[in-house]
Amino acid sequence: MTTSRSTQSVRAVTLERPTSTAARDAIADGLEREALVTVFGRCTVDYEGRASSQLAAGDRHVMLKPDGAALVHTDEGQQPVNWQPPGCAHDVFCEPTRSEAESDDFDKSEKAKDAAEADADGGGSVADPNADAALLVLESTRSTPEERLLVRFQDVLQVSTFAGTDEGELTLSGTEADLRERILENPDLLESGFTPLATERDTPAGAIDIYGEDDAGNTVVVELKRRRVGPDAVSQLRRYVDALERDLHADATLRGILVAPSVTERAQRLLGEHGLEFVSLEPTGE
Amino acid sequence: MTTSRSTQSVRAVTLERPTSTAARDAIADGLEREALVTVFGRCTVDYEGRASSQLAAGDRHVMLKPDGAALVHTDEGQQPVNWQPPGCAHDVFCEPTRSEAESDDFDKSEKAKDAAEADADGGGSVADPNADAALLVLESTRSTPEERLLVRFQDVLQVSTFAGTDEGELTLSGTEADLRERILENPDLLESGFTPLATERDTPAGAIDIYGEDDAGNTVVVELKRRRVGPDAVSQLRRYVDALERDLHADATLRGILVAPSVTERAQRLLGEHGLEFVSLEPTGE
DNA sequence: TACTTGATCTCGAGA
DNA sequence: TCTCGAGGTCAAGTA
Repeated sequence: MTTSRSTQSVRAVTLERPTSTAARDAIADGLEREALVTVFGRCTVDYEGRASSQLAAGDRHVMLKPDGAALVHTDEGQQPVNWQPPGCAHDVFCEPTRSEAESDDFDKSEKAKDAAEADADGGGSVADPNADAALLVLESTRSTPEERLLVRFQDVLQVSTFAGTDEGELTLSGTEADLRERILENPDLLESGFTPLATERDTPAGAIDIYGEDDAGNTVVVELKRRRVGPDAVSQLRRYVDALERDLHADATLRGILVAPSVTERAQRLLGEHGLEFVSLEPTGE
Repeated sequence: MTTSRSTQSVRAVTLERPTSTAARDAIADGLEREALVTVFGRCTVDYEGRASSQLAAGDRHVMLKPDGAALVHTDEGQQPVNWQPPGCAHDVFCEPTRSEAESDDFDKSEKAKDAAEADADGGGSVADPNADAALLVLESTRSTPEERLLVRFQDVLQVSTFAGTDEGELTLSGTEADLRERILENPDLLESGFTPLATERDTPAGAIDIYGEDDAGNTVVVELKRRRVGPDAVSQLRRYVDALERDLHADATLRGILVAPSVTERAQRLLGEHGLEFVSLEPTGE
């Protein structure tokens, strides 16, 4: 096993196949320094909170971020198999293996954690004599809502800590906001004679993307979507048109226009049934 | 720089502060072996596809999965700042630095990639003589839709490849499916005398979660949500009730019931306006 | 493939 | 803090 630990200016520290206690110390150090911590190894994962889940043992990549986020990734999928949102408190400790004590639930882990912390208080960073008989455990918790993620490693292949900086800003185009700007700059794209009067106009059912009137003076409710739309977008538009009709309790004709690159067939039919219209437009022009 | 590369049975390979070409070779090897590959370093990220984005230089953690997924994580947030879904083709190559050739866009990178591949074809794994003047570049692309992610590293702190196995299955409870089962097993939870007749009953507006009748013989449309609901859920329920009314074109009373742990005030009002009902239920009992 | 909807959705803006 | 809607949403089930 080799490391490149030397000074605080080291931006990346890596341990390969560390003992549980060495892993624990390196991770604790990384969390302390507000570094990004990664652990790869065979582990089980338990979650309890908004829902609850259990995951049997397998090789996974765990990332602990300094903002409190935790991510558990398998070798498949874009989404983590388990996670915890930013704002959590990360904790790391060692607990006895099952051969010594069955620890299959949260309560047992709580006891083990208390013991580990008591030990750490007393013994400093002295290596645990039972190092090889200890499991590395990562825990991320938060309140509101009360949630807890527990990752128990049977085997740790690698621990890394990364101290980085990132001031880079992301610029994104092709969003619904771009579609809105495009129409506001050239209202004729929607329909000749259209006049936007407000964006985000509030109704009892929510905010209308663009509120305006056509060249005949009819009120127009416009709902924008950056991509092909289904029935949900039609419902949304209908809800706003409905609310505005009640709100204005006027007899003036009220038009609802859905603006998107395209519509599904079912959505098209729903639009017709409710007297709503569709205009094909993409978020960005060529 | 140290590594623990030795045999194919090594499950994790790590390079610290590698040269661009060493990083390229290790990553190419990892991709070839269908390992999970991670790279940490200072990089810029460009995306073009369903939308388009640019991200200025910063320290980030990049993960390439053997299923084709790519993730770029900063030190903040649960979500990756950039990504690519499973099914993409990953590629790695070196391109000249800007001091030699301005390479600020996709076209230039394409040329550099072609050159790099031509070089690889001819020279095998021989180290590039301009290793220090080369940037490591990761590229993930797919079609339908055409999308491309390009990560250019100015500096690579660590490259790792992980060969793991994961047959562990996730069991999750507290979902909408659990709420449905709970009601089907004990329909009185919804209301005394309720009889479920079908789940996922199709209408022209979509599928109804639970379709049934009350003890008076009225048709009941039930929409389930695992958590507190807003106006969107009310719209959804209304859409189904509406569609069923048209579908059955009957005069029989049709009831719509939204089942969720709780409801927002605005949604509550909308329910009332449309003659819909609410029943408070959680996905799991105590 | 495309469609439809759930999700421990996440995230940001606004009240 | 809660509400509300967008998202390069993702992922699963279905036709």
